[in-house]
Amino acid sequence: MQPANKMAVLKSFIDAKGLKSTSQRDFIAETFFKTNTHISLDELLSKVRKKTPNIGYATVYRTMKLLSECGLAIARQFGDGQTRYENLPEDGHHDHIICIKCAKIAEFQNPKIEQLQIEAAKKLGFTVVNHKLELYGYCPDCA
Amino acid sequence: MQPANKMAVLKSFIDAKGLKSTSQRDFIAETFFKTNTHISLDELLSKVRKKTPNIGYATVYRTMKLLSECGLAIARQFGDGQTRYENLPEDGHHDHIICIKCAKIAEFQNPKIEQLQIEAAKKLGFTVVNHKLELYGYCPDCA
DNA sequence: ATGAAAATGAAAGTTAATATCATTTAAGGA
DNA sequence: TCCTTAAATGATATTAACTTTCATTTTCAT
Repeated sequence: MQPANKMAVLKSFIDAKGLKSTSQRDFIAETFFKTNTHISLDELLSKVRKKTPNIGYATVYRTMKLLSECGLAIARQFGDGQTRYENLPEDGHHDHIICIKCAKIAEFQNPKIEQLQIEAAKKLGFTVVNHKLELYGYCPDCA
Repeated sequence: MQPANKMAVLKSFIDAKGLKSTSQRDFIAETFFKTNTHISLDELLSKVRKKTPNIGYATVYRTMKLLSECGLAIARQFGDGQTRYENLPEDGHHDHIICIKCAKIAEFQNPKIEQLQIEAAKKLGFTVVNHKLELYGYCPDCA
């Protein structure tokens, strides 16, 4: 999904819930929608403060909570003690492979794996609505 | 792997590192090796304290850190703010499927998925040494 | 314009993880 | 067996990230 469309989705969500629009929140969301990394609150805060130095941590926190609630961000824990927020990719779902030496994160897509997941779940009587797949290993530089 | 074998692995690891054996650590490890849930430090502490009331949180913490280091425990974050430790199953690796309504966790194994993971990583130049796969959906009771 | 409700930013509170430190204990060597 | 020394323990303090509170400001429907 394009950043502009995400803003539209956010707007509808805000309207539907009877919330109010603010310039701070809009700017935080816009900034987040432009990232393609797994960003932490602190990182997003400093990005945002480059243009708007007086924005508070709590506002970024609350904005990301809101984006998570309406599905525009995904909160993830990769194992360091921080929550990182993933921006929905423009081209659909992807999984992660994380270097256990340098912490580099690469992404990949594999429809066949997803198909097998659905089948494995079906055998247990489950219906899959979402998943997380993380591979841990060595990147080309650290191998 | 059987609990007894795990104790043996731990013993060798301790010897190899020049550490010392203690009754507290042994008892914590034994207790952990008997669980088949994803246990938090607090939960493990209270289990341990039923028989040995004067064991400290820090000792449980340090023991689980040690077990994680030597591969006998796997630290996981399912999204609540707590680290949970997974005991290696006796019959090899498994993945999880979690009900998003009742939080029930089922486990499954699928070698084909694992094979595809290795191939996907290879394409990016990565070597896989471990992975986490979690499916989220509805269990038979909640569907 | 006005007033109710929501948002903001600063600061305080919470929670889980980690480090510190005085004391105890394990284990190899005299 | 008795030292010696290094590691382990348990209590406590510290840290780091997250979450809440509260006084003030802003939005928006009327």
